[in-house]
Amino acid sequence: MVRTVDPERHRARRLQIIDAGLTCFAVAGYSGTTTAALCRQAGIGSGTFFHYFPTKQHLLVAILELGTRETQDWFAAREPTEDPRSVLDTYIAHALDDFADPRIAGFVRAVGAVMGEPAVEAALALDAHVLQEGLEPWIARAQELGRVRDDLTAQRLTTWILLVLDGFLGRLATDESFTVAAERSMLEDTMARLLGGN
Amino acid sequence: MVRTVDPERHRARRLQIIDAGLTCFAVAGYSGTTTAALCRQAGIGSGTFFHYFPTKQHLLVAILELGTRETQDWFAAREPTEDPRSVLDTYIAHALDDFADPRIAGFVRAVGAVMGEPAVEAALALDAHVLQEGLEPWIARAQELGRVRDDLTAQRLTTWILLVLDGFLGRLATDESFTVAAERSMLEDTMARLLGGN
Amino acid sequence: MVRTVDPERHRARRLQIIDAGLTCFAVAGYSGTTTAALCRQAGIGSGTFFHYFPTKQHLLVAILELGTRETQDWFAAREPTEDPRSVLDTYIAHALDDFADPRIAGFVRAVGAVMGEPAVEAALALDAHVLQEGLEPWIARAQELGRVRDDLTAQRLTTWILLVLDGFLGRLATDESFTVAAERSMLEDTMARLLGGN
Amino acid sequence: MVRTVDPERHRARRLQIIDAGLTCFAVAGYSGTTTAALCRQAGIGSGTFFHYFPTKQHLLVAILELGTRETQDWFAAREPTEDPRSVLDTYIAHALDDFADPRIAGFVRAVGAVMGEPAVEAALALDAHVLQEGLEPWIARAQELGRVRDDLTAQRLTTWILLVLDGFLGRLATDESFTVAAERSMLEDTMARLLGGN
DNA sequence: CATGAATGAGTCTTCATTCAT
DNA sequence: AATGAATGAAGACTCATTCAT
Repeated sequence: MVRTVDPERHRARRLQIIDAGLTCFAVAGYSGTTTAALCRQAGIGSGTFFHYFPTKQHLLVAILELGTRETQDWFAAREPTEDPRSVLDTYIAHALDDFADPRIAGFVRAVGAVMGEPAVEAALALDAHVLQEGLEPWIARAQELGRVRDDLTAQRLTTWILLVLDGFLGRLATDESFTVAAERSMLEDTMARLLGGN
Repeated sequence: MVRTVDPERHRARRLQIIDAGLTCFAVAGYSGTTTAALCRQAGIGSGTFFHYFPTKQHLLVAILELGTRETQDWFAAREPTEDPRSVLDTYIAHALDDFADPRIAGFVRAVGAVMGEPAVEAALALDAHVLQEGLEPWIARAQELGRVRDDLTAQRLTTWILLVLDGFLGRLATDESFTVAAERSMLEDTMARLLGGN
Repeated sequence: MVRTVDPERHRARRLQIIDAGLTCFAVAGYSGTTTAALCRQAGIGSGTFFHYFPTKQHLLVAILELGTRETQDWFAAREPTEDPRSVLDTYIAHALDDFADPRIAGFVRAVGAVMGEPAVEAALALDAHVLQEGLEPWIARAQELGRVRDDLTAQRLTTWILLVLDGFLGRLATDESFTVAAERSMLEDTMARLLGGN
Repeated sequence: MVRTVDPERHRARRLQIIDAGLTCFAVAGYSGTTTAALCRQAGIGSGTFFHYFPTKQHLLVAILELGTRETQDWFAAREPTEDPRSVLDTYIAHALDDFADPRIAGFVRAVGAVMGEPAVEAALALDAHVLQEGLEPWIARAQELGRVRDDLTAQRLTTWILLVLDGFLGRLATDESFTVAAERSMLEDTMARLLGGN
């Protein structure tokens, strides 16, 4: 007569822990985040945590996977008819919106510290893959339409777009005086230069 | 009046530990590096370590400071008569040489995990400052000579150069298939686009 | 809504550790007592200790506080109608009973070694205060009744009573051949002389 | 052609270290005193220390032995013709003078922490013995002359004199408001009461 | 399902002592 | 004799994880 799970409740609890994890990892780094702090932030007992995630590392991976799924969903929602250049612009705007969450930068740094772990590495590789796979076709389309330079493969150009975006995120994380609002147009200009004629 | 301290020996030992630190931090991250591992790598006893660095964190900071000094020395060695654009190119080549040390990427990630610590933060801020201050005057000179676009302040343009360089380093750290050799020319091209006419 | 904390169990465990602390500190002194030895004596794991006391020093302080509370309770239990001289005698008998615990002497020595620490100093100061405040009113009453000399203030006389008591305890701690049984009557006589007519 | 020792210089150096030891032990306790601190205080190198004392503990013992010798010398200097009661008074005055050295109290506490060590225990036993043996004959003389009560053996009475003196010292060490100047006469009075007629 | 007390392996760091110079 | 760099054993404390309730 044991009521095993109310799946709704379970998912909510899980998201609540994931959110606490994002906050804690961002603030204190991976190993700086104790499971105790995690539970305090999530408002649960220490035992409950391990009902949901067998390991602290599993929580980190779950956070990454959530992000990956969101990226996946975002690209899945694109219509084939959309203008490729505008998809790129929209994606950048979307990414900048994410960057606005003050926890993102800290979380990215936190992940860096555990990048060596196979499970984390795999999750990151998948995330990078999804991103690359999501963006690349649109770049290729744009090249076909002559809207973007074609002296590089679409793959390599995508890599460089993401490279600049990552540099932007890194700067954001490091430099207080560097803000999304102030630098958004410079990012757009730099992207244009990067994509511009060969 | 026995002179027991051999400053030469002391400095050598110190560098030996710093080198071990760079290796260990790069491979295992900051908190993944135990002082025991550090001592093993440096070939010293566990107590000796603390003769040279009062804390594991102090070692990390010392490594950063060494890098900062090298940057400082590099810019101090520039002649006022040098061509500003060529100084920039040379600096990028110099930075790429540093990036070629396979430990750099891992070390950068390791630092990320401890960025919150005041001492580390200060060392990083100083390093960023030295770099910015070293590069900016040459960018300004280049602007005066009309060799570089002048729709941005020299400071902001320098920031963006470093942003791209950091993105490059980050990619290097993350993506196995992304190599200095293969991407050097693309970096030069991107820099040229970034600096190019307004 | 499972009630997992059993406060009774918690208190018992705590007392069990306090008792182990008294034993270990008495035998081996403060710094001679390792937390490992403490846990062994208390029959708990090394981590459990730190569930109850954040620091070895906190355990020491807790022991002192327990003693202070006992003193407090003892004086709180006196009836206002009691004969002041007999209260004094009873207190001395009570103190001698405590001194009979063979661990007390060793513990007192152990405390001496850490007296410099602020937290310990504070606990000792409080203990001394409670003792002085507990005893002094009875001395004052006795003076009023002419049962005790009144050429000193009650406070100063109380101090000297405690001084002799401390000397007695110290001797007990130092001199094997000095026993409570053999010297009890001499203590009573000395106290009588100290309190006797001006 | 090696000049092995200038005995004078050696003794001076030794005393210099002993004095540093007294200071350090008093301030920081035994285990709180590092050999490094000892050497700093004495103004010598860390190696030099171990030229003079094979062990930190040996230094402590040496300090105790120095005190014992002084006591010995003091009693050896008494003339057989002196008035026994006055010898006692003079000794108390002498002891109070020693107590005036602010380091004494701290040092006494420091010794308490290592009392368990055989070598220390032996030195303390010897010190107590010398004191007892020095004082007891004079008490016995005074008893013979009817100047002091004789319902106790001279030995036991001596013990109690020292007990009160130790209590006095302990109070001095603990209670800021308790000073030699203010309490000297009360000590004399208490001693008189202790020694007074049976 | 939820809890938090219990665990113990593992960490950084201290410090008395040795020894080459 | 004097020095101080080097040593490594030992200690206090942390924290992810388990499990009885």
